[in-house]
Amino acid sequence: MLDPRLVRTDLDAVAKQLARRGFQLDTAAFAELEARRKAVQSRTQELQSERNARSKSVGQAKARGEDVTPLLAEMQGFGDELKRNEQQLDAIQRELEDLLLNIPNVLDGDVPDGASDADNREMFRWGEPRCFEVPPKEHFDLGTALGGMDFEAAVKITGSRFVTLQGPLARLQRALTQFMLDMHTTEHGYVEAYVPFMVNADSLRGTGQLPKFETDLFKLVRDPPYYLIPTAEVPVTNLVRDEIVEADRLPLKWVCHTPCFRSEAGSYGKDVRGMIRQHQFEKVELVQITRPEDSSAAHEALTAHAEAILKKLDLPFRRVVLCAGDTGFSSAKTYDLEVWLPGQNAYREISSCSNFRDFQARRLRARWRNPDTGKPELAHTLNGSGLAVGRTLIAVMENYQDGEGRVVVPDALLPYMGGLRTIG
RNA sequence: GGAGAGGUGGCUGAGCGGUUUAAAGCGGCGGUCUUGAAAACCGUUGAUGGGAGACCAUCCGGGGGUUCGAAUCCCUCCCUCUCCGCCA
Repeated sequence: MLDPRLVRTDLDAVAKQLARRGFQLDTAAFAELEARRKAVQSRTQELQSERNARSKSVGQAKARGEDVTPLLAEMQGFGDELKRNEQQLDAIQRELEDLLLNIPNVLDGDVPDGASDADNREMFRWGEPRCFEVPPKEHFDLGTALGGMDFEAAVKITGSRFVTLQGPLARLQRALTQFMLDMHTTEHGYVEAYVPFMVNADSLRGTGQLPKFETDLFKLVRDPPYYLIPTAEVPVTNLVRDEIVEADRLPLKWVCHTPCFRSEAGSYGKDVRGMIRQHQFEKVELVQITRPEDSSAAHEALTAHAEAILKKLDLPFRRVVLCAGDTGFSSAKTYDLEVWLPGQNAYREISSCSNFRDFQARRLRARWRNPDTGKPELAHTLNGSGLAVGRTLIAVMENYQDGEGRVVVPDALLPYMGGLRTIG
């Protein structure tokens, strides 16, 4: 959520900022609603003040043993007007809140203009894509031929956009997970977290998935509803919801491995084959909570932590900065890491690292105590995939295929594979 | 699932219809003392919203109600703890 005070006082400038993303802020409607809020709020508070004063004098008169019936008679009908105003104010504030919750974050100044992913700007490439003597296969062809990667079984068990893994490929996915967790905890200073895979609506509102993106989520039939997490970002970032963190504890750095569940509504026909786009996938997530002045540096560091995994696995990748139109709702600036997939002959997203500034923190009421002022102030939140494990599995399979249908285990994963050097 | 006890400021915890505008302690901040620090002592210290400001309003788990007036009474939901039962 944006700072309501900022939106109020600098409406046109905010609208101009948001237009970069293609978001149309109805400034006239907002200004009108805000004017009504102000009028009704002043009137309501006036009435409340009067009620408090009169009630107090009733109490005092009673204490002196005086007859209070004339005082009470004077207040006939007073409560009705107050109640009307309070209800009106409540409705207006709800409307304002609804409006504010649906406004995306303002972008950092260095986010490039652009409308879609076609306008994202490549910053650099790392690693040389291998030359293959025979055309490299896609992971699903490799996996089904090797055995152990079975999409049909998943369709039978559940439906489309799921997969089953068995044997060495299942182990390879676990090895990748362990490797990532070990790197981030021992070399990058993250604390490992285990969290619920179902969350309540408040948590999703806090990180920005609700109210706008409910159709992307799996909702459980229950009252009140729970939702399957679309990313560990939700439960982990919500660790600081309604908290005031002491300054000396910052930055908070968590790494967390969870399954992620996404309905993929609206992605019909996209990446229908293979493991690229599934309803359920494994991800290792990095989350940081920082002081406001530290978040830009933390964003660079966190992205480098995700890149370190790709480098250790010797997987070619590139970093792109998302353009204005492609940056997510809650994010002020996002880097995507795209890994080279020889089978697709393309770079594909494997990590997304975002700085949310105080946008999530305001929704979460996630604060820290600033020692300079002694006051609680909004913290900054960041997160990034470190990495999407399912897609890393794909990348390893495609980049490490030997041309004869086998997959060589990357050196970095050997300690996790129980001596297995080749799959197939 | 059964029985009981509770949810109050950063934390502990008192208050159970009207001098509570939420006591007290801890912690934090400032000061005295000290070469420095600790201890001791003195002072100070909740959050959110509105207002240029003096100030005003709201907040005692969430929502609703009773009342001139609710942290306090009523309804409802959520959560925590203790005992019993069941269970990976």
